[in-house]
Amino acid sequence: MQVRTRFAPSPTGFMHLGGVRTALYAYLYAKQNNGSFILRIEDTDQERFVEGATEVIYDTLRACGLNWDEGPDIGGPCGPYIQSERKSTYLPYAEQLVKSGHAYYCFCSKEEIEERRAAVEAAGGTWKYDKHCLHLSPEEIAAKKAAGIPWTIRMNAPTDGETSYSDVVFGDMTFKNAESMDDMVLIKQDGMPTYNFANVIDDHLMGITHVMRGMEYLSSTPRYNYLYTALGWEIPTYIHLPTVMRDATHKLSKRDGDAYYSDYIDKGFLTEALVNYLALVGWNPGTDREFFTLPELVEAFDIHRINNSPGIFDVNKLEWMNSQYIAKMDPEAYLAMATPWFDKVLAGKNVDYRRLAELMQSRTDIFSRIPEKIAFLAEMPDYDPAIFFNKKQKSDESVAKEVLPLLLPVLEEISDWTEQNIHDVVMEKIQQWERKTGSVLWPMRISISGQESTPGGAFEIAYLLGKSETLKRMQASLKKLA
RNA sequence: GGCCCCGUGGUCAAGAGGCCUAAGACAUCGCCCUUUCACGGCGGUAACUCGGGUUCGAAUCCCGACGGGGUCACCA
Repeated sequence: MQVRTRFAPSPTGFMHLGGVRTALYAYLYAKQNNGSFILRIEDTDQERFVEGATEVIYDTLRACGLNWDEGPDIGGPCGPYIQSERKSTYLPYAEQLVKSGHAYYCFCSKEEIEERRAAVEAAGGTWKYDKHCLHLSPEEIAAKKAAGIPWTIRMNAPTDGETSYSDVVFGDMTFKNAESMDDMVLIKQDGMPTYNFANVIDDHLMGITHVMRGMEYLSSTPRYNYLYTALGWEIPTYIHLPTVMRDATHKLSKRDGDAYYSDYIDKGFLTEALVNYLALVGWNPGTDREFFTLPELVEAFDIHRINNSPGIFDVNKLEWMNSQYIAKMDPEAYLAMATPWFDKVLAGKNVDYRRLAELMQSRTDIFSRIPEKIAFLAEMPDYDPAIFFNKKQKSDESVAKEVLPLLLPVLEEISDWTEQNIHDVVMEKIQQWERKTGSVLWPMRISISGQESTPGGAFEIAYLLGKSETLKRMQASLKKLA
């Protein structure tokens, strides 16, 4: 059997990480079975249309490498792949269900339903559509339609019996029909199908064999099965995925700025790291291996190893993984990606970006943290002289007061301001002075950086700063000590 | 509230009745390397939600409690 999976997002304008993971898994499963991965846009809610939203979906999926074999922009044998463009395909199936008694026309207005619902709830009951229009005669239906009364088509849900199905990750599921099904609307007043209906029709028409979606659909699956069966169609294999959480009690949310793919890319996470990490929330290869490229994931992925308990998206670990990916980047690629971040604080400062990049690559976890780490290169921070003290390096303020005046003329002498020269000259002097390396280098670095930790040692920082700035800062620090 | 799902360290997780004195990774702590930091190396702290069963034996099976999540739309 040819495996066909799909990713069917609704165009809201953003790609939720949970969605990216669902798409990832659907893609991986299709690819490892030489099957097809289909993209379908579910935009049956016309009120929610967002300009440019489908482009966000395309861009995100492509950036992640999740290329689809059939979709709105590239077509395919089952098109169109945008539900609003398929509007006319749904009604005939709904009518077929009406004929077979699995559905019926409903002329109740929203207000009427609301009234009855309120009455039932006031009496302490639980509301469910009361099949008010179920027994309308063909003549009554025709008359109401002719009178222009808006209508919907509702599913005639069974009121007894149970429905069972087997889910790949959650196992055998059984629901009592009376409890889990209701006469949901199939065709809305505006003529559009509801999500539930369109989903079933399209999944069948597009030959989807494996349905991957969030576990929130676990309890509504019986309705889908009822529809499949009523239409005489084969029910697909279900693979419900555990929720991706922010913490134990919250999902990733828009409000906290941690839900969307773009939130992370904007912060300077690498797509490869994000995809790699995301694959591991809810699935693991059964070995200790954690690093995978997309093709490697295709190889290693196994739907039977998908977890059934919700997983917390640990940004901490993502940052670590991101730093690992950054460390392994091609230096040129790193320089290119880091440059805009360097520019944020160093634009026009004439700093050797290439050298800076070498120094920063192993110290970058996410790109957005670069500016704060190199801001001192742009401007000398106002620091507390107490940081001249370092027990292990045998340094303190008085040591600095001795060392800095010694260093100044030595540095002044250096005409060719290269890192190597600065290193050689200073190290030679340290030997002559018979001082401990740290007791000279610690004060030197502090005096020109104003902070205890810097991306690079005294020589690297001095080089990056340039001769005149280095000397200027050192003199200012000396003054500060006096 | 009804129904459904889930429950191994702070987090991701291995684990499918004896191999568990419970892996590994992130985080955290300490040590080493080192002109700081980072990288890297080594080591430490830290978990089977609780209560009943079943069994010679349970993290693994059953029941219950508790906790968390989901779902009950002409939204998807």
